[in-house]
Amino acid sequence: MEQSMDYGKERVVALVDMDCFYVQVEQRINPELKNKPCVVAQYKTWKGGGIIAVSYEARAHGVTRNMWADDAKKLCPDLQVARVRESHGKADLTHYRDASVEVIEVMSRFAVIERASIDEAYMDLSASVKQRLRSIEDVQIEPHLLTSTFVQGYPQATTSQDKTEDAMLDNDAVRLKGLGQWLASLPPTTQMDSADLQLAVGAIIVEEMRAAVEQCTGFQCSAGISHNKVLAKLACGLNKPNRQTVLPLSSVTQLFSSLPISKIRNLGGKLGASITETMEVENIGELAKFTQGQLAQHFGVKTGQWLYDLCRGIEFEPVKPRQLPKSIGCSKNFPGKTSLATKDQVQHWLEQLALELEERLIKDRDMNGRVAKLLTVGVRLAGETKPSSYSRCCALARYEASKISTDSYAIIKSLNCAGNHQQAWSPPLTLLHLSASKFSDAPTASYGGGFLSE
DNA sequence: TCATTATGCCGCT
DNA sequence: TAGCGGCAT
Ligand SMILES: Nc1ncnc2c1ncn2[C@H]1C[C@H](O)[C@@H](COP(=O)(O)OP(=O)(O)OP(=O)(O)O)O1
Ligand SMILES: [Mg+2]
Ligand SMILES: [Mg+2]
Repeated sequence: MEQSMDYGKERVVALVDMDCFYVQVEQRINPELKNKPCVVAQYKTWKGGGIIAVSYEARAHGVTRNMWADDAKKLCPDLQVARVRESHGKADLTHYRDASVEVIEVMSRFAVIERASIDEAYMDLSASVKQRLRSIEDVQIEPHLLTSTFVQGYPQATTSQDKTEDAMLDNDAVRLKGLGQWLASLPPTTQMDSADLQLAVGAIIVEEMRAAVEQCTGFQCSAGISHNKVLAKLACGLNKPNRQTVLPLSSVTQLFSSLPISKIRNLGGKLGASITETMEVENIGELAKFTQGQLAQHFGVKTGQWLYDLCRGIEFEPVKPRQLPKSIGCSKNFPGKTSLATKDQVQHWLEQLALELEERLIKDRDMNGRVAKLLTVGVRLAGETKPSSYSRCCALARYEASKISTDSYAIIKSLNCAGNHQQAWSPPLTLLHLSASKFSDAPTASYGGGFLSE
């Protein structure tokens, strides 16, 4: 019964993440790129462009994101390089945003989803699982329903001889052995409150969802299925690409005993580093030896409680029912010698950004029936290292590029220290960023210009 | 020549 | 609320 559901196992949560997403988008556009070492790079003139997505074939040669394409070619001479489209003098991510919408629309047929990034979404499958369990007639769940599923922690290798024997089998044979072991350990499907049984049914639903995504879009993906968002995200990465991983809570202790803190979502930065330094621990599981009070003392009550639960595999962040982005933005860097040092240059690039923003806002209004009310302008000044050194906002009343750009110029004008009569802009700008947010429902098409009455 | 780019969400004050 | 900073893809 629900009231006896084990603590931390109340929900079934999945995270689906597309495999080398921008590469797959380019490969669908140009099928000659399929099954080859391939990257997506933006821009060309500087060292062949910066790589932002890498096929698994290219990864095998050591090619990574953030590498310059010219450098990647040295590691992999046969590397295929697809280019991000350029519009208004800047990178244009439209193809990938559109592909993302295709994927999310398929996933939304199966569950309420949270768009977590351009290529991944969380879903809370708890209700669907319970419904599905009621309709299952077989007493046991058959492995053929879970053909791309790994179960973390299985097969349970107890002796070093077990491990040696598993190493003799091919990858899929080990997967199947583990899956079979785990399924055999589950109670009959009438035992609907079993947390692991619920994970198994969640995994069936996700198998079906991923098959539908591939059939409808041609794109492959991976997934994690567990009891919360952090575990689902972690599980998703364990058997990429084109596979999904169930992470039962009972497998967390062993997994966490050697899992670097930085592998946990939100702990990949300064907080994670400070945990390692202050508590003198490397792995997330080691945090279980501290009391809530100790963790709260060092990291604050909220973060302390989050860590206390998390190192035991427990987390409660809800899956938010949200398919659409909450902001629409565009930005461009002007590094080194290309920094913007005249008023005309600043105006020109604000116009280019405003043109892209206008196009995307109009499409968003037409597709989603909403309008943004706030315009934020951000800049970085030459010499600054932070991503944005200054930001100001103003009302966004009209979807009109010329107004967006002049308003943007007006609210950053005061940053220019050069004389009023000069053409110069100083200090030079190395980043411009425009973003629209605070969405409301769009006015309907009926006449809305009446005064005090409609 | 120095150049990791273009995004997007959330918490703190 | 505005603006900043952190963390992420
Ligand atoms: N730092 C970045 N800068 C720009 N674009 C990025 C960055 N990180 C990721 N992207 C884009 C390109 C990716 O194809 C897409 C999804 O990111 P991500 O899921 O982390 O990797 P991926 O989908 O390319 O490979 P994987 O199979 O490992 O998931 O988002
Ligand atoms: Mg991905
Ligand atoms: Mg991703």
